Amino acid sequence: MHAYRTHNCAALRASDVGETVRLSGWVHRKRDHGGVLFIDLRDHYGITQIVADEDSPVIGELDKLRLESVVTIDGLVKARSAETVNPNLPTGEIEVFARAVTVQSRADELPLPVAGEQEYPEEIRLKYRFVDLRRETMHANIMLRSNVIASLRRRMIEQGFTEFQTPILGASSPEGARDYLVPSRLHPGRFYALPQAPQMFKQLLMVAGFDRYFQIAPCFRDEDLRADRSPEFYQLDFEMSFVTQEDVFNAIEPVLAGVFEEFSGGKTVTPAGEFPRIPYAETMLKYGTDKPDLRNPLVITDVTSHFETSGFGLFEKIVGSGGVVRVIPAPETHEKSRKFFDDMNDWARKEGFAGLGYVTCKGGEFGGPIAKNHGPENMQKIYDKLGLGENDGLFFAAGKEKDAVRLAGAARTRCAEELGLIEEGCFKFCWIVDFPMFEYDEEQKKVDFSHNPFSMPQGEMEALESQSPLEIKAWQYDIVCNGYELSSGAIRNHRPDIMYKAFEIAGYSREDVDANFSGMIEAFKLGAPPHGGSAPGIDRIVMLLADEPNIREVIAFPLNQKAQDLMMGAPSTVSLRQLRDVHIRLIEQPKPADAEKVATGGAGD
RNA sequence: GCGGGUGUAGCUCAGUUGGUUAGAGUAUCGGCCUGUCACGCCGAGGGUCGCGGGUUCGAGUCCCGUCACUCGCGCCA
Repeated sequence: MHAYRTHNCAALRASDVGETVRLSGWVHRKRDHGGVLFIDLRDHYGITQIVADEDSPVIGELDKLRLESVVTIDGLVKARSAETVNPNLPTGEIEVFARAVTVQSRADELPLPVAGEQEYPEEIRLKYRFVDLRRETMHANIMLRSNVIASLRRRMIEQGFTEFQTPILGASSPEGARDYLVPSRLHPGRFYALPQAPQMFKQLLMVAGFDRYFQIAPCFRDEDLRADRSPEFYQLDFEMSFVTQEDVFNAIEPVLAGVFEEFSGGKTVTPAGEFPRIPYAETMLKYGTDKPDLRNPLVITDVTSHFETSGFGLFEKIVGSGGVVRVIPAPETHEKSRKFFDDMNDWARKEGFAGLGYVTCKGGEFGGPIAKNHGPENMQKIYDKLGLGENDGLFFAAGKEKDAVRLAGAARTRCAEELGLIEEGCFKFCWIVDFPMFEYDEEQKKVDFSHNPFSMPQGEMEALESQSPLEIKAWQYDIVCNGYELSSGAIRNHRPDIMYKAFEIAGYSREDVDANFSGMIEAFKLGAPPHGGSAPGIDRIVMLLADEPNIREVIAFPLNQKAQDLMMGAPSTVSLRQLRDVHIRLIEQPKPADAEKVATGGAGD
C-alpha cells in the first residue's frame, strides 16, 4: 500500500464500499459526539468524512487533533445509511471508518480559520498566505488562474503563435513607468532594469523573422498600486509580422472571447468578431473615460451649444471661456428625493470637482436651480434632443473640457450604480481605437507622445509632415471589458525615418533617439517587417472571471498595497557586504523594520 | 505626495449622551454527549481598546498628533 494514500479525498463512492483504503489530508472540521467522532478530511480534490466510534482503536487520538493538522487515515469504506447521506458532497454516500492514524504534522492554533467563507483582514491573510490559500475561494481562484493560462497558451499555439522567453535583466529606458532596478556587481554604478514589458524584445523577434510571438510575460512597474494594479503582473504578450490592425483584432478576439466563454460560468460574452470599435474621441465624449463599462446604459451628451446664451450665468461663463457642458441622464428618478441629487453633488465635491449640477423632472415638470434659470422651454429643447422622458432627471458636468469629461465619466458610473442600472451576468468587450499620436503636455508646455512612441501614426510620414500634430491618430488600440483596460497594443513604427520624424515632433533630436533606442533603431535599419501586437493583462482577466474586485485575490503570493511581501519580508535590508559587492552606499538608513514580524523566517538558506 | 475608510480577545464584531469590573460569537483548554456534516450542552482561560499626547472628577467613546492596513487622486499600459 502506498505510504500516504490509495485514494484522494474526492475519490470514494458507493461502489467502493467494503474497500480498505488509506487517505491523507488536513483535518477540516471535527464533530465530536462523545461515543462517535466525525472528521472532515480535506485535500486538494475534496472532502471525505472519517468516522470513529468506541470500536475504533484511534478515536482518542483523532479526538485530540487540532484543526488543520495533517494526518494519514487507514480505514474501511462504509456506506452511509439513507438518513445520513450528505448530498452536498460528492463523497457523501460513504464514510471511512478509521482503524489507524498517522499524524504527519500537528497544527498549532490557527491565525485564521480555513473552514467557512468568513472575511479576514488582508494583512493577516497575506502574512499567513499558505493558510489563506487553503480556503475554498482562494484555492479555486488560483486553480482558475492556472486553467486560464493553460487555455490561453493552447489557444495561441493553435493559432500558430510560438512561445518565447525574453530577458528579465534588461536595460532601463527613459519613457514609461518607473523601473525596478538591479545593481550590477561586475559593472560598478550600472544597473539592470526589470522589464515593464518585453516590448523591444518582442519587436526584435519580429525583426528576427519569427513571425508570430507570444509569451506569458512577467512585467514589473515601480508605481503606486490600485485594486486592479500590482507592481508585478503577467501579460499574454504577443506580436505578429506583416499585419494590419484588422489582422491583430482577428487574431486576439477569438482567444479572449474563447477563454471568457470557457470560464465565465454562464455569463454572456461579446462574441469574437463583434467587439465594438469605439474611437478614442467618441469614448471620451459618450463615456467620459478611455475604459468604458458598456454594461452601463447611460450615455453622456455634449450640450455646450445650448448654454452659449442660456440665461444661466455660471454655464454661460464657462462656455464663454472655452469650457464645455456635458449631461448624464438619470432615468426614472421622479420618485427620488432631493437628497439623492444633493448627495451626488456632495460626492462630486468630495472627489475634488467644483460640483455636479442637476435638473429634476417629475411628470414633465422641471425642478432644480439650473431649470429655473434656464427656463422650462429651453430645458424641454434639451430633453427633446436627448430623447429624455418626463420622469428622467439630468446631471450637468461643466468646466474645462478635461475636467468636465472626467466628472461626467465618474458621474455616469456613480449614477448607474446608485440606480442599479449596471447589467449583470455579462462580459462586454470593446476596442478603443484611433488614439491620438500626440498630446499637449500642460506641465512641460510642449507636444509629447500620448501613448507608446513606437506606434505607427495613421497616414505614416505624410501625416507627420502635413497634419497638425494634435490631429494625428495612431494605430494604437486598447481592449476594454466591463470598465477594465485588459489590453493595450499597436501597429508598430518599423521605419527609422518615420520614427526620427515622430520624435522630432515631440522635441527629441536624432541623437536623442539614437542614444536611447539604439538597439531598435539599428535593427530597423537592417530589414524590419511591418508588425504589431498587444498584451492582455492576465491577472485582470482572471480577476474578472473570478468575479473578484481585487487583483490580489487571484495572485498566490501578492505584494500588499505598499509593495511589501508580509510573509517573506520583502523588501528586506541586506548586509553591508552585499551592498559593497554591488558598489552601493546608502544615503538614508532604513527604518528599523518589522524583521520579527516575518512568519517563515524570511531570507532562507 | 494628497484625500477618504478602518483599527476593541487568536479571528469576526457589539460597546448608547463621556460614567461601576469592556461584552457576544468563533477558536483554544476542560467536562458531557453514538449519526453529525457550521453538531449540541456546561465551564474556564484569553484585552497595551493601534501608539503618543491633551481635555475631563472620569476617555474604548471627545480633541490633536502619529503608525499600520485599505480605497481613490496624482503616478502608471
